[in-house]
Amino acid sequence: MERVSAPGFAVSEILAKGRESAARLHAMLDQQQLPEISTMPHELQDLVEQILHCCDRALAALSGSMGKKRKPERGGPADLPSTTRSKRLRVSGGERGIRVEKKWTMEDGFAWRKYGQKNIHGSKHPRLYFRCSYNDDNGCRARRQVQQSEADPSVYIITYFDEHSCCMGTSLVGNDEKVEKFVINFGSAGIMDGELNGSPSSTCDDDGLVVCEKPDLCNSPEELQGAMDHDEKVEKFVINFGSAGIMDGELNGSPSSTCDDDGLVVCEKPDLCNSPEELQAAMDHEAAELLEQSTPVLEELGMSSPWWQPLAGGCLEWEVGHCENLFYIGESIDIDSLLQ
DNA sequence: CAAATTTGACCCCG
DNA sequence: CGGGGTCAAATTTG
Repeated sequence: MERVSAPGFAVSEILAKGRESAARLHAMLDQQQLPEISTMPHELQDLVEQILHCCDRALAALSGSMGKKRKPERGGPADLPSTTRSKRLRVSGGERGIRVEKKWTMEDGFAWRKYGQKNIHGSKHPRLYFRCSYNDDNGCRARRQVQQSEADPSVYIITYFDEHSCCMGTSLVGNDEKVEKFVINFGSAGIMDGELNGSPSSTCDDDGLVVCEKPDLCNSPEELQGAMDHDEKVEKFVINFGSAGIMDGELNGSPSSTCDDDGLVVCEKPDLCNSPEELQAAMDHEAAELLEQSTPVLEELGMSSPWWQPLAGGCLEWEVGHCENLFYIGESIDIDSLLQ
């Protein structure tokens, strides 16, 4: 990883703040928390989407220009002439992706490059094909397909294939739709390099999750508050419920929430794998529980976040802010340390 | 002018 | 053979 220049850092901070505010507004609109403007929620939603999109793009562009540069040409020496296209790679029919439904937006914080569009038999809306923008640089094989829902055109059905190897975000995809592990972490948004908010480190853990740790904020609410007050670098936290992809056989035991060596709160959910409905119900319950437990402490700290609620939807969607597995919240906290 | 998107063609697979 | 995924030239965008 390359270091970020000070001006770049400052700009990214400002952008991240703007984005964060937009995400909050977005969430409030989603939950109709602003009744006085509910007469034109769609226009407002669109505006917020645009703001978020602009921030995403700016951040992606910034992080790209600071650490990476796109290659203009694809393929290189290995690029095949058109006569040898028969050797082109093709997705095997059995490949499975993770399906996520998002309302109003197909944005997920990652930088995607569209490479195709296809009208699908029996579907009103075309299917859009995207690959990671860093495919060229890092050989990142992450892809996604986006299609508007037939039933509700405001819903985008996004199917993810392959994991990001570019470390530009958290792992959302795996080879199985089951989700057995959630990680709550402190760190920068997945769309940014770890260094962008002064995070001491940015690493990929065993599950391929990008972990931007803030272990020094896990010790106590006072310490956390102090850091928030005095460390201007800490302007954004993310609670990340990224799917870790199915791992080998550790699907027993009860749900637990622990702080690991890195100060991450790891909540394992081995018993939520039976069905999307079951998962959703359990996630809702978990969210409500966490919210209930943390609200008094949050209020005490002046950090209450009333928009922090789970949404109904697909098995992976538990949205607060913008991305389906990235929860953009102004002031996230370590639940365990607060409850101590 | 470089990067991103569009879109028709190509190719694989069921 | 047709549907769907990908390629890559052409076009658009910034």
